[in-house]
Amino acid sequence: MSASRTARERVRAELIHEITEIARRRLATEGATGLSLRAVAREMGMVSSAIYRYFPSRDDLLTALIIDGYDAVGEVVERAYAAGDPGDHAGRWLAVCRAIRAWALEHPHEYALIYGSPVPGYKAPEDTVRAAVRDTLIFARIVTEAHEAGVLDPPPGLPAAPAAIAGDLERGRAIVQMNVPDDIVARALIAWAGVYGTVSFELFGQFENVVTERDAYFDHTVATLGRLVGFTF
Amino acid sequence: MSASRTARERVRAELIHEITEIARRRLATEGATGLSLRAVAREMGMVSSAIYRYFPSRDDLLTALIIDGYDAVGEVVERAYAAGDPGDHAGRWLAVCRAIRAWALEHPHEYALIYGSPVPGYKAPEDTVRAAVRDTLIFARIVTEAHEAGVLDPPPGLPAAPAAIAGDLERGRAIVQMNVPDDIVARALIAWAGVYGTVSFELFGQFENVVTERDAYFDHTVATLGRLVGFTF
DNA sequence: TGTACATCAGTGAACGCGCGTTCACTGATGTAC
DNA sequence: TGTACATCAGTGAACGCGCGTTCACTGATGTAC
Repeated sequence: MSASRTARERVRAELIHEITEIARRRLATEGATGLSLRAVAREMGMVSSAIYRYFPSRDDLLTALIIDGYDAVGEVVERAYAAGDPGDHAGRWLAVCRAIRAWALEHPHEYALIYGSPVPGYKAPEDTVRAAVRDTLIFARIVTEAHEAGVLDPPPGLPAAPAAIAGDLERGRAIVQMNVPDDIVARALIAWAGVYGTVSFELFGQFENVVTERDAYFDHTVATLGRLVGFTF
Repeated sequence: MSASRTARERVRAELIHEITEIARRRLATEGATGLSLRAVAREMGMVSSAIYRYFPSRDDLLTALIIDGYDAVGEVVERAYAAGDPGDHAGRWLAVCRAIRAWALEHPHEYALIYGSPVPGYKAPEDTVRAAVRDTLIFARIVTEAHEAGVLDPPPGLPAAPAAIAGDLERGRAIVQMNVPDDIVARALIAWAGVYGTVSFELFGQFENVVTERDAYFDHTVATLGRLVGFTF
């Protein structure tokens, strides 16, 4: 009977969910390298070998966590986008950046897992790369919409994108459907890396003894980088 | 006799150096979390407990590596600065950024150790913070010299630094002796984080399937961020 | 509806491994008279 | 210069720990006739 089959499958899905949930929580205290199947099993009240019914290896559990992490960022970003005023492109840019930072501050280890140094010995499969694009799509959409509305107005005197990276820009444009000129694609990429770089610096301790007014500083960074792309605040 | 005392001390210093050297090499293959005193001892041809004559614990060895890492970046940056034309401030800015990236690409795990996600369970002592300022000092000097030469010419229409971060900027200015206006201090900070953010993105895999012309892309990023500060290329 | 069989979840023991750290010890090197 | 003592470097065994993964197994749940 298919109803009963889904009954078992439902339990299975729930347990998988519970395992990743516990693993995520342990991540927060132990970090990615300290994540152990045995510890997760213990917390589940299972014997360690039982975990292997759900994840064939530790790396597969890590992969699940990474994909979940990207999805969580993607969701947060999509929500921030959706909550914004469609006409206020700069406002959306700011809101999305703030959303990323807020999520990162709430989930530092998950953030570190996906944007920090790679876990030694772990090789990320292709699935994780695909999941990584969700937030970037929103970034691209905001820029594209602002461009199409004709309100992008970057300051004069910024360097033009060099010919060498034209191919990269073209490919990037295709992946995230960003229908704006080369210079803007390049600067969006620069701003994007700058935003994540700033979040990482804050999270990984580089602002210790340097920046204390973190909210204000972050907003200022986002505004400045946003100007590069052409948003006006 | 003091000569013989220094003889023993010299051997000691050499061994400490050899230990950190081996540890650094193991870092490159195992990552920071995989660094083990026993493995280092094995490679030294020593029994594992002998290491404790030189480093009281694993964390102390890590600390030594972190300080060495910051020093290595500092040295590379100082060299790039010294090699530049004193009148060509933008050129020095570019050279210094390139030097950081080159070092990072050559020593990815050491870079990750100091600029990546924190090592779980390891608490960085104050010494490491002090060592971290060396490269920043050079950044500050380049900006200050350009400002004093009167050649900083940032594009118009960039946001002014908000009042909230004035205190941070003042303190930062004092630490790195950066005698330039608030707006420029703030933008130097933003550019600085952007440069490291870009290097981290490249190293930690975020540019996979996105940016392939990495040299050209990096130069373009550095030029664009440099324009924020007021360098002209 | 009832029975025979197949699938699946979870158990418990085991393999083989590496780790950080402590401790009592042996020799060698350095110091003081 | 020679001897008695103190300091130091390195040894080897041990403690107690946790890890990933495999495997033969017991029951329970689901499927087919």
